[in-house]
Amino acid sequence: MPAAQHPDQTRTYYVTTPIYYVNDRPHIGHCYTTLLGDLAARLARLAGRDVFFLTGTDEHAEKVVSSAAAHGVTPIQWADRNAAAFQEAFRFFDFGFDDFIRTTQRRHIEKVEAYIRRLQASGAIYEGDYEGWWDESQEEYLTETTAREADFKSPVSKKPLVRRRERNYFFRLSAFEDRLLAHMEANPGFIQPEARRNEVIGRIRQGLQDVPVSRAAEPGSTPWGILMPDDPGHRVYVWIDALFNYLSTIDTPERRGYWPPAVHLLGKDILWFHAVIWPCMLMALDEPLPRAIYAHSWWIREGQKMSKSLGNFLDFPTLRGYAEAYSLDALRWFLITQGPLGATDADFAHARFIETYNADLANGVGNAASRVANMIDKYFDGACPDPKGITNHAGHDWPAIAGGAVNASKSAFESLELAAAVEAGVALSRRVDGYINATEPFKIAKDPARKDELAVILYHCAEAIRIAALILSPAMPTKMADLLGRLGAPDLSAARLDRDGQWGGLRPGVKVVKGEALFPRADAEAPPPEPIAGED
RNA sequence: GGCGAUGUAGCUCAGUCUGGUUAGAGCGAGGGAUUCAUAAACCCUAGGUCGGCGGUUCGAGUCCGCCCAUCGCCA
Repeated sequence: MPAAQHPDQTRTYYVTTPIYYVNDRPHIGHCYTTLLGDLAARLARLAGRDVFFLTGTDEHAEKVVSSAAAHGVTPIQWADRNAAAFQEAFRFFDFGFDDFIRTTQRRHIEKVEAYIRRLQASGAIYEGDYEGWWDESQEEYLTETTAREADFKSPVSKKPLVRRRERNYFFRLSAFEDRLLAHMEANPGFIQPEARRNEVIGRIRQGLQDVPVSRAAEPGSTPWGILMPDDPGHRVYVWIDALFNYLSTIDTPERRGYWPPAVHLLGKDILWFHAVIWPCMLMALDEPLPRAIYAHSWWIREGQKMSKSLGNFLDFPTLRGYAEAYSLDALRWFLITQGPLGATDADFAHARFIETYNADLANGVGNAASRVANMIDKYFDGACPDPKGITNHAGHDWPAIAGGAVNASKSAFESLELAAAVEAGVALSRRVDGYINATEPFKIAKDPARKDELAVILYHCAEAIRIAALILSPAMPTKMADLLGRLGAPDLSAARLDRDGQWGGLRPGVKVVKGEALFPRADAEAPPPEPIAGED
């Protein structure tokens, strides 16, 4: 394999979200996964990596055709409209993705056809017969489990399912079982979190069967989807089509170096496709495997599952309401730090939002920044004091403390603990609070003879806040840019943690601005914010 | 039905693999002291049968068995 396809994996960082089903409207599920992608991308950039962050939409589902017809538009018009809604929501969240792939784009379709041909040529895709439970009313096959749970009747029409057989193309998944298991054994971080890994391994051990990768195209039906090469009677299954997006988007001369992905982020519902079928297809294509596949769990709302029947989905207008009321970065912070990164679901409860906001942001970072800036304003006329080279005071070795926070953030990021990577910043700001309480600069200020000591203390405080802001910036880019600006630090766009996170970056003499409260304290008694609908 | 997990302070969880002083953290709550700060930070307090029952052991949240509850996956 050419050297170009073995990039220095400590240099590049390719992160993906799933591509979202274009019939959906953006809700917390899509926004959360994409926020994690944005966070990982920003953390990677801060670590100095060359980052590529991909999201997009999955558009070739049969139901797109019927939904479009119901709305009196063509499928592509319908897809255009809904894809735009995702892009609008993602722009609102300030997600810095580098590309937005749509599976109806020619660049994707052509690549998928080529991948299928490669798989056919190698024998990994072959023709066979598929037999399964067919729901005539819905014109779809049901899985064995779904069919059994529905008592072998259509869940919709209640008419009995029929056993049906059709010619199909299959992917030889069974042939990769041993290799995949070996890979998972050798790479414990391949599937995360661990509970999900165990789940997948347990299921693989029950044996892998070949999977159909195509469906017969009904003659005369609307052309929608990717046709099997040299066989216009079959279309590539949408989920196979969709999985290829991760490769097709990057499969150009300029972007090839980003492969393989550092991490595929996804929800636990689509773990099997990503953890088993996708890696096996990549093995069949002789492509390097992604370094990690991370499946998060679900948000629930006020203790209840979100469902259509309850009508309690946390949709984009609701999220926008929170962003308007408490700031976008506060919403990002809540979702990142309280979200279902692990194997258990997380609760989006209003009271919990307020608690987190006040504890971490208003009473935490915001208040610490405020008290420091206020004292510098009051005792040094707003000019950053000069510690005159002193870094260790009253038992506080600040370069070590700040360096510890930076390292904690780095290692959390490397092990994909995305929330912990930014929470290290809050921990550092708490050290500043403790230091102020221990040294009581506001008392020292009353004694003019102790001005030098006061300067040392307040410099340490300001410098630690600056580094905390840097660590926090991937989660809260806007607010932390504001905070860093108040400390006379340059903008974040080119910031590097290992360089700018060094102790001593803050220049004595720069103007320190007190400003308005970064995160005004939230009233726990106030009702939840009203949803804000978009312009469309 | 099959496979797997979880159940520890009001909430979210760590600790269980390698059994051993008064079972921990953060948040919330109550009290105190203080004032540089966003009635914030700080200090003290919470007396939780470590889901239940039984077993092994000098000794179990930590090992074994059974039971109860909740949850995940089953292409």
